[in-house]
Amino acid sequence: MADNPIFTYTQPEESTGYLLWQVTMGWHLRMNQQLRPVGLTLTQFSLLAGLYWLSRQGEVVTQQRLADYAHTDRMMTSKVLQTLEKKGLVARRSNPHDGRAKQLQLTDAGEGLLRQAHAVMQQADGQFFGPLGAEAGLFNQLLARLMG
Amino acid sequence: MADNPIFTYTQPEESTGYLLWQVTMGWHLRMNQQLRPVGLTLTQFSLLAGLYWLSRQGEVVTQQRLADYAHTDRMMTSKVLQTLEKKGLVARRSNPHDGRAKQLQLTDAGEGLLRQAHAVMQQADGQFFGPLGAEAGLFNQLLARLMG
DNA sequence: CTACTTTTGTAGTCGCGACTACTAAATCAT
DNA sequence: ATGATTTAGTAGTCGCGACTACAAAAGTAG
Repeated sequence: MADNPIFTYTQPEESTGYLLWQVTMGWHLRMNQQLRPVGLTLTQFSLLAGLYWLSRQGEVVTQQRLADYAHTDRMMTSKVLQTLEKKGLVARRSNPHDGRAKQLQLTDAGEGLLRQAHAVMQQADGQFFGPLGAEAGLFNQLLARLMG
Repeated sequence: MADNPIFTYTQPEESTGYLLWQVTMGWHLRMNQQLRPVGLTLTQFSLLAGLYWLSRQGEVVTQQRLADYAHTDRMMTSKVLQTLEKKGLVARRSNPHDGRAKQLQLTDAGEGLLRQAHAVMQQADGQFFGPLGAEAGLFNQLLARLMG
């Protein structure tokens, strides 16, 4: 095999995408750990939050609409919403005007848990991105890279 | 349920972490799509690349060492390396000096595929972060947020 | 040397996240 | 109105990514 090096750089952190990935995975892990006591995953939280937002604007929210909004695919969204329904956090009625669509609604329990989760997330997010955040090292590398 | 709003902001994109997540997931998806013809996932690529880097510095690379370097956990790393071994891209000998550890080495096939994958990644990464990147919208939102 | 602790790797589970493939309902074209 | 296409949702698969729990080897303390 040839001896000329494969990479022109010497550290993976020199790739912007890789750095972005490392930082985001760290954030993702932290958020999930903080949410665990509440009994939600980050994905479940973001779908609940998306549903809340869209509902609050008066929309009739279908699974596809929510998936578009949250940038998740409809197959995954379908499964997570089934989980959330089993937990009693959302209701999935069939839409009288469209036999295909499911009409989503936050239950009172769902709204309560979302409120709880949001408080946790606010706190955790601040810690992560704040000046004293444990991930400050990688994140600051990312900042330097994006601005340089 | 109380009518006071849960969120003080009105769009999920106002959360730095969420925006970071969206952008990174977009990048992750793109990289995996580009790598598919090569027959690698992004994670497999990054472990191969990490192994290459460490080996090139003369280290005797164990799974734990590679996991630390790539910021992956050792359980996942173990499984992905078993996959890579089955594909004939890495060798996992047992270390004579440490009965617990596996000594990792890129095979010639592994180095060849890594070289191929790297070319693909360079190209894809440039497209993603370049001025004409399809994800420019979200990414530029992220930039603005991080700098503003 | 023996007992305790730490380290390395593995098996198996859960929940995404991206797929393919499918059903059924709505819409569009003629 | 009927045939073709599009759209909403579901089932099942694969590969992470984080876990728990475990086995075995190495290191450490007495």
